[in-house]
Amino acid sequence: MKSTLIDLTSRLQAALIAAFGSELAQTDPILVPTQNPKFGDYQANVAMSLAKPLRQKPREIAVQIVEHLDVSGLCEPPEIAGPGFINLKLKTDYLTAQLKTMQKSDRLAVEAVKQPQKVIVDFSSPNIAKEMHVGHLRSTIIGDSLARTLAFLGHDVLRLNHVGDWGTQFGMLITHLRQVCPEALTSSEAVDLGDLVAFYKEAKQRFDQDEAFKAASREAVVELQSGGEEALRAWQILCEQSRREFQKIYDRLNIQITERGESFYNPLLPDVVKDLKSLELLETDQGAEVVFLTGFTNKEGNPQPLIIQKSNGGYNYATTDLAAIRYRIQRDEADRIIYVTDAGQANHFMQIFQVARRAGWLPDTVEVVHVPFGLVQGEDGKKFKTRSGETVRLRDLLDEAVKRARQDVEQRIQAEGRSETPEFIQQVAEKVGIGAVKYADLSQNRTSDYIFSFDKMLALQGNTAPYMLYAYVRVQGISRKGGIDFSQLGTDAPVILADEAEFAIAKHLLQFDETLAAVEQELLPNRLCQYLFELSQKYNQFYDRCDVLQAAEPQRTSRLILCDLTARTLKLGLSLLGIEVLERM
RNA sequence: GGGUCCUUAGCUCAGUGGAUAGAGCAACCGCCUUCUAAGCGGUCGGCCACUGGUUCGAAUCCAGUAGGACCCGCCA
Repeated sequence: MKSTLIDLTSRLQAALIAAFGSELAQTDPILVPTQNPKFGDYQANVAMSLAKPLRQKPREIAVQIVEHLDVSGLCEPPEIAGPGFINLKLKTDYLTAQLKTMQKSDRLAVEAVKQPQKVIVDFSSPNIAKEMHVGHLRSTIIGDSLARTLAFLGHDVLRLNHVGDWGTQFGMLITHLRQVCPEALTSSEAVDLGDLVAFYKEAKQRFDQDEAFKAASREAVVELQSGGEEALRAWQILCEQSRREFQKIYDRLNIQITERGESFYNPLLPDVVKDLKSLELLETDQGAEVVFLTGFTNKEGNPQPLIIQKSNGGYNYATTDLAAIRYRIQRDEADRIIYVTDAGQANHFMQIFQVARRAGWLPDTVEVVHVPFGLVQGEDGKKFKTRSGETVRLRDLLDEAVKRARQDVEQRIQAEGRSETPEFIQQVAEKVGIGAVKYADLSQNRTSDYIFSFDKMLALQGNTAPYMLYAYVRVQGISRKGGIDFSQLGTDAPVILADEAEFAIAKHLLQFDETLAAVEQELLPNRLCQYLFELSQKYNQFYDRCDVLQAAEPQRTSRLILCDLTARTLKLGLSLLGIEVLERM
């Protein structure tokens, strides 16, 4: 099915050429949905912008465009309003035909992209030997949602977990464990991740205070990097253990991701240094090998260096990230690489991208993009922490959300005098709780800091997961009550639009593909959230105003089709956010 | 010193160079004999931080100012 926006845009472009010649072939007709229904459904704003170059009055330009415009299959006759707006109102026949096409399609007639790309989404990326915390939440669910959306649109998506599985912290940890808990280094059963986190904190403290310990730790890093068997074995055990814990979280969040940690790039690091050197980008500064950056200056006003190799010969994350870019472009053949990390790393990525570009590793045909997100804050506006000031563990946060969701469901069931099995209650609580956490995060523009509030995300009204899940449940309620199998609704049965609420839903349903295209471009999942919220609102209005099961045929079947399309759009849209629907709640 | 981002209703936030800037929450007023009221309708609420500029048109683009968050050589 052709997207309405794309179809109308190309028709407007044709009209521009027909009216004013081929020099306007590249002119954007500036077609946007109207904000006020009295102006129709779409408006083209191009006439005003052409007034100066064409030296004509905008309204006259609009008249000429409309004279050459063929939209008779889609729209009522175009109207020119105000200074030169071209207002387009979709024909009812067009709306119903499009809806029928959606109904027959197993993907709601959303076309796959014409030029699929190899896209890498780098997200989540927790650190080994540390617990996943609220800071990993945003990267994980935003990255997952983007990956799902791009894959649905037909791209070849590789989801990579760039876990922090290498570096000085392991020297520290191994040294400490050798002294206080050697069994942790020989068996992954000996301690759990919680213990490891405690050991890590102790090790860090010693590292900062104890010179001898610091030296021993550095020794251990060297041991590890040179492939010392015992150190390597210890490292593997630590990784395995962390991995098991991470997997529990990923299972619970329903996240699929391929682990390819920093250590993966270790063998490639010497070549990064070597090649930068032969390109004469590398310079020695205060004992370290650095690339001086353009556009970044230090406090003295001199060009700022990016450290590629430390004075002790070790590498740091810039080196790893450069190696990763090369690998992803050369070996993975990525066309687009998306990094979902916090906004604080914006500088870092600009620097990495600059060096990769200057080294010729990053051609213009490849798009690298940092997708930043803001901090998670508590309701006091400060960094999100527990009452005792600790970082909030992700598993505790998810437990809490589910617990609150369960209390809510139980209360409601009691109030309504229903009787439900414990399994049902548990399932609803889990899906509502996890869905609420995800939706609350995704529904905000990711670039701003995000105030975390259980009360708001689990609220039963407003732009929340429960609201949308409820709209979906309402549709399923109709199907149960009427014994309707939506998949068996006649494909020949007509869609009839009469009530204002029916028109509103119909038009909104047809904008699903435009919304997904916007997410693909802007990488902002909150656009999809906004769309789904509006769809839910429109459905609830429809539900309020229009009887479905009691309606007379053929209106009854027509309305059932609208219900079905709404439910399928909600289900698909929510799935692209990583949120599962419920049949009852 | 340099850089990035932010500032929109009491609160939390949307907002694509276009017509009268929108939601949700909170507050207040209504609507359940009828598909789950976790819903719907209504009222109230605005110097889009400020000052300029670009433009036929600016919350949106540019510059400056103020306030805030974050990053900037051997952590990631």
